[in-house]
This record gives sequence, structure tokens and C-alpha cells, in this order.
Amino acid sequence: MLKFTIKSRIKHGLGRAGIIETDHGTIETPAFIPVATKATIKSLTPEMVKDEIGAQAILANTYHLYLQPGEEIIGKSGGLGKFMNWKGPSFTDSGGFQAFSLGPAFGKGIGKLSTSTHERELVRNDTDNTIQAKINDDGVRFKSIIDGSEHYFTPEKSIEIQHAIGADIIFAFDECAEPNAPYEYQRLAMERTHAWARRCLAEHGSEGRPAFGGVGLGQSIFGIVQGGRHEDLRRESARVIGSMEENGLSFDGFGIGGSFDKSDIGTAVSWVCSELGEEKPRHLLGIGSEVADLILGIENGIDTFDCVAPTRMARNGAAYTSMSEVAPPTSKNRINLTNAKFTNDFSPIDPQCNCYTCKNYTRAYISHLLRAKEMLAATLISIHNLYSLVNLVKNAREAILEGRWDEFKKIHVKD
RNA sequence: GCGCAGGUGGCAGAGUGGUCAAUUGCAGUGGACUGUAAAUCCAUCGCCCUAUGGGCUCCGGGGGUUCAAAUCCCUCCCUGCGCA
Repeated sequence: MLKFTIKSRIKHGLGRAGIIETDHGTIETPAFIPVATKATIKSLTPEMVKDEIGAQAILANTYHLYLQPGEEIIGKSGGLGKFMNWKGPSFTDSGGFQAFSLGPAFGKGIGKLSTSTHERELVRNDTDNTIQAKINDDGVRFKSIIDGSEHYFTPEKSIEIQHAIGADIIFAFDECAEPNAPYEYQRLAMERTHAWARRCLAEHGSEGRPAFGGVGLGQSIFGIVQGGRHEDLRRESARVIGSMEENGLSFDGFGIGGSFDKSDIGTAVSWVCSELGEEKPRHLLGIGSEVADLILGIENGIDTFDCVAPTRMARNGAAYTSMSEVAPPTSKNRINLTNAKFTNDFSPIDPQCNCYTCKNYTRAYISHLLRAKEMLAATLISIHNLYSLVNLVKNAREAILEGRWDEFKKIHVKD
């Protein structure tokens, strides 16, 4: 079980700076955690992520690694870190999110919500009959994105796989409902998440809280708070997950889940974090595409973030700019390097930036790589984008430690 | 020189009398991307305007047939292949 120590707090707010200790190293929080879904940070080597970007930990995905290459292979290799040559702490997401992301959206027409008989069952189906995920109280039936084969995930199964993969921090299997799902469904998903959380805790405990390799702190498990955009649900979920105990075990930290509308991030996080005890770390799942998301999260008590946006946007040609200044009124502090105006721009992506890419390459060159569809473009922009977010959060940490949060916030987010 | 095939929007390539300003792909232009089915997706892509509509120009050049032509006929130019 990890150790978490708070070093300093924001005066007015829930934010704090601390240290998470794991068997594979420490994470100075708040921290931005790059996503390595399939045991790779897309287009980057682990050395780039660690040395050039300065990331402290990475987050991989249970569902994707279960499908390919399979958790046994990762286990045999010595665990996720060994397998991918990542020399630092690691997380795995439980696969719960994939029931949401692979399932058809509520917006396209609510699936069948059957509350009949003894079992609550929700089947999300689609008009075009491409059902990728079905959820009931027991678990989730997935269709493989690789070959279409069916797979069944339960909370127990997810934990079992995550034990085999061997990340330092694993997440409970949860159900992520869309923010625009009706209240009654948000509640159902939340309650199901709670029931699943209990089963995850039991499964984690039944394995004897294994330390990968048998020694050390072992794997830690984070419970996930759901509840959508509703204050009552969020607070209830945080209280339930925060105090959950099964055979004497409780969660080692918490994830805050959901698919957030932009305006909901700050409120949802503050509701949840004000209910959770402050002694355990909190991870905001999937968030951190824009400066304001991170600043608001940190101020409201988030310790770690993960987000695919920096690497995905990089592959699509978008790069962060002006991270060290007030976000422009448009709030989109990024440029699209595929724009014609950059073909002749021989300045770096961000003149203020100290990343490898900005120190060595021009917008014009990267623009050319993008147009030529050369994969180095993804690498160079990914380095820059991740560096931007990782260091923004690092600077936020420094500001908290040095007692100048308000000042720091003021130069990054206009109120 | 003769024969055959062909010349369509930046490129490739459909269409072969009206529903064609012209399918589609690429390129171009702009946008989106938040626990990664994403090196993806969306929009736009002849010119002009009082713009969920209207006008103009357009399918190698010129001429013709027809109510109507990118589509049929004549002619010229050009390209490829074959024969001399």
C-alpha cells in the first residue's frame, strides 16, 4: 500500500502538495500522469517521457492490455513497468471507462433501461445494432475492438487482470455514465459503481494485497467516485466510497470519474474532495486538456491527473502555446500547426518553452512533417504538449509549497 | 503519314443528350479532440452576390445539330500505343 504525505496546503481551498510513495518510486503531487493505454505513450519512448518531459508516472489500461497482449504475458515479463521499460510508478485504469466509451451514447437514444424483475439491467443498444458493451449488475459484456469476440468483465475479473499486470496503483471497476444521462440513470450507475467497488475491495483483499514480486508496498487500489454533475450524488458517492470497508480493507486513494462537461469540473471536484478525508490521494480521471481544468482541479484537491488530450492532439497537429502566460480570452491556448500560416514560421512552438522540441525545432519544420505525414511530427509535438502540462502542474506544486497559490492561479486563469 | 485510344475542376479519375457546377479519392483550407476503437473525425473546396436563395463562367480550341450538349456531328490542336 502506497504512502501519501501532504507537504503543504492551499490556504483557501482544498488543494495540497504531497508525495506518493510506491515500490517503483515517488510521485510529487500534484502531478500530471501521461496515458499509456496499450503500454506505450503513443509516439514516445519511456526515456523521452521520463527524461525529456519529466513525467513521474504513467497510466495504462486494463481492457486494452487484456485484449492485447494479454495480462499473462505482461505478468511473465515482470509486470507493466518491466514490460514497457518504464522505470517509475504506474497506474492501470480498470476498464470500466471502456463500457462507456465503447457503448453507444445516451444522446443517440437511450438504450433499454430495464428495472424489471430482480436484476437491474441496462442494455445500451444502438439503432445500427453495433452494440459494443452491455452492462448489468454483475458486469459488462464487451465486444473486442480487435476481432469482435465477446469478453465478460466483472469487478473481480478487472482486479484479477490488474493484479497480473502489476501496476502500483490500480482502480476499482466502475461504470461511467454520460453527463447528459438522466438523473435516474446517474443514480443507478453510481449505486452499481458502489456495489462493484465493494467487490473490487474484496477481490483485492482476497489476493492478500500482493506486492508484485512479493515484497515492498504492493499494489494499491483506488475507489472511484461517480455521480455525474449532481451534487447530491457526488457527495453521496464520495461518502460511500470514502468510508467503504470490506474485511478490514479500505481504498488507498480515490479516483474521480465521469465524463465531464467543461463547466462541471470545478464543482464536481470540490463536492467530492470536500467529502473525502484528506489523508488519501485523489486522482481525477481523464481530465487535463486545458490549463483551467488543471488549475481548478488542483485548487479543489486533486493530486494526480491523466489525460489523453496532449498526445492525441499532438498526433492531430495541435500544440499548446503560452502555457506560462494568462490563457488568451479564447481559452484555447493552442495552435494548429497544420495551418498554412505556420509553413513559413521559423520560430519554436512556444518561445517560452524549454522542452526538447522547442529548443531544437521550428513550427515550419513540424508543419512540414505534418503535411508530409511523417511520424516524427507526432513525437515532437507530443513531447512539447506533455512537457507543457507536466510542467504546468509541477509549477503549481512549487507555488503551493511556496505559499503563492493565488498569485500562480491569477497568471494562468482569468477569473 | 495511316490506324486505334484518349484529352473533364490543383492532381488522379467517374460521367457519355436534360435530375451536372459535374460521383469519388488525393491535395488544399478551416475546425474539433479531456480515465485513447483516434497518426482520427467534421466542415469546406470554380467565381460573384442583397446568400437554407440567386447570377456568371465551365468538361482541349473553333464551329454545328437540338427546346436542351461534358455527353451527338464536323474541324483543328495535343497525348499515348501500333503500323509505316
